Order: sequence, then structure tokens, then C-alpha cells
Amino acid sequence: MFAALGDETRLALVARLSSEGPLSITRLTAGSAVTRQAITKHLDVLATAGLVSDVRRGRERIWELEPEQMEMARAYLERVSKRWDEALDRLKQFVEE
Amino acid sequence: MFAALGDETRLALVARLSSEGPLSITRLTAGSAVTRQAITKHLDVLATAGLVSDVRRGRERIWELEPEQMEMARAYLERVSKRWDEALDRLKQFVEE
DNA sequence: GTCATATGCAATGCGCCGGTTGCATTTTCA
DNA sequence: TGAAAATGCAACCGGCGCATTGCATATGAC
Repeated sequence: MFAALGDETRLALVARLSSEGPLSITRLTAGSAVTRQAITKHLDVLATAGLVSDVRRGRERIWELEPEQMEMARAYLERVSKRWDEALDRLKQFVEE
Repeated sequence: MFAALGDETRLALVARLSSEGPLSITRLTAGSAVTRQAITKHLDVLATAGLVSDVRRGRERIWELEPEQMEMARAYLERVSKRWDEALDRLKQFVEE
């Protein structure tokens, strides 16, 4: 899932969905430099990572964000940083004794 | 920097440094399935992303975490989720009016 | 000084990822 | 119904990312 966010185009898609709300594929393509097919593939990758989901509406396909997964990633990074800080504290204590 | 975290091996390295503290290359290699050279390259990638840093000590090279960058990533994810929630609230209000 | 340990450097190989192109399919609207 | 709009499907391709191997270099221990 970090891998999914690790591509410039995909991160841009997430950012756009975040600020502009649910959008169709063509709308998303209009704001990007690459082909509609490329956008579709990127959206599929994001969907596999659980970061977005889609809903059919007529002949178009509306994509929206799915913030739960990002929340998990956020919490993970927080845990790692915290464990590291604690480890450094222990190290400091050990040196000072 | 999400790309840096988006590789299994690299994320494992970050996790190990987080829990076990500063480690040398050979120590890190011992816990992994791949070659020392692969580990070195992964550490270089993480360093370029600002996630780790190294210090020479005698003939070995000690790597440690650099949590500031991870904190920035954490904050970014938080902002994105928040903006999204606000966007949905606005949408809901709009529909209800 | 010599040997083992820890790391550095370089060349190579291969698979996957990101992107495109061409065409088919579905849905809307006049 | 028929044309245009939105999307789906499939094949193809170039490059970069991950990993390995072989050898060179530096450092510590005896």
C-alpha cells in the first residue's frame, strides 16, 4: 500500500480525489498528463490497495477515496517513530548510567 | 518517499531499525533473505529518501532511523483524510439542502 | 605483518511497471 | 435508431528496479 502511494501519478490522483471529491475517469484524466488507460490502471492499483473504490453511475464510473487504509498507514508510521524514540531514550539512559 | 517505503525488504529494514536500534550492514543482512549488496542498495534508497542515516564506526557502517521524514509522511496522510472527510460533509449538506 | 571481517565498486540479468495504441462495448440523448 | 460520449479489453514495448556475482579495499585482531 505504500507502494501504491509511491507513484507520482497515483499520489496526484489521491490528492485530487481528496480535494475535489468523487470524480469520473475522464474528469481525472483531464487533469493529468497521461492517457485515460494509464489513469484506469493506476486507479485499479489504488483500488487493490484499498485506497479507493468505484461506483457505476450510468455510463460513467465514479471513483472516491477510502480513507481507512490511509489511516492504517498513518498509524503504522506513528508506531514506528514512537518505538524508535523509545529505543533512543533507553540507549541514552544506558550510556548515562 | 512513499516509494522508498513501498518495498517489502525496505519496510522490513525500517521495522528492524525501529525495534532493535542502530545496526550494521552485516547485522541487517543476517536477518534478511537477500544479499548484503541488495541490503546496501536498499539502505541507500532509504537514505536518499531521508528515512535513515549512517555513521562509520571502525570498519563497520552503522545505520539508524531518521524519523522526521516519516513524521512528514504521517502528517500528509492525515491532511488528505481530513480534507476528504470535509469534502464529504459539504456534499452531504449540499444534498440535504 | 598477516589473516579474517566488514564493506565498496562494477557489470550483468531479468521481470515487472508504467505507458501507449487500437478496437470493442455500453449508455445517453436527439 | 443512430451518433457521440464514457469506458473496457488486449497486445505491445521500453526502461528501471531488484537482485546476483566477482573482485577490490579498508580495518581490526593476533
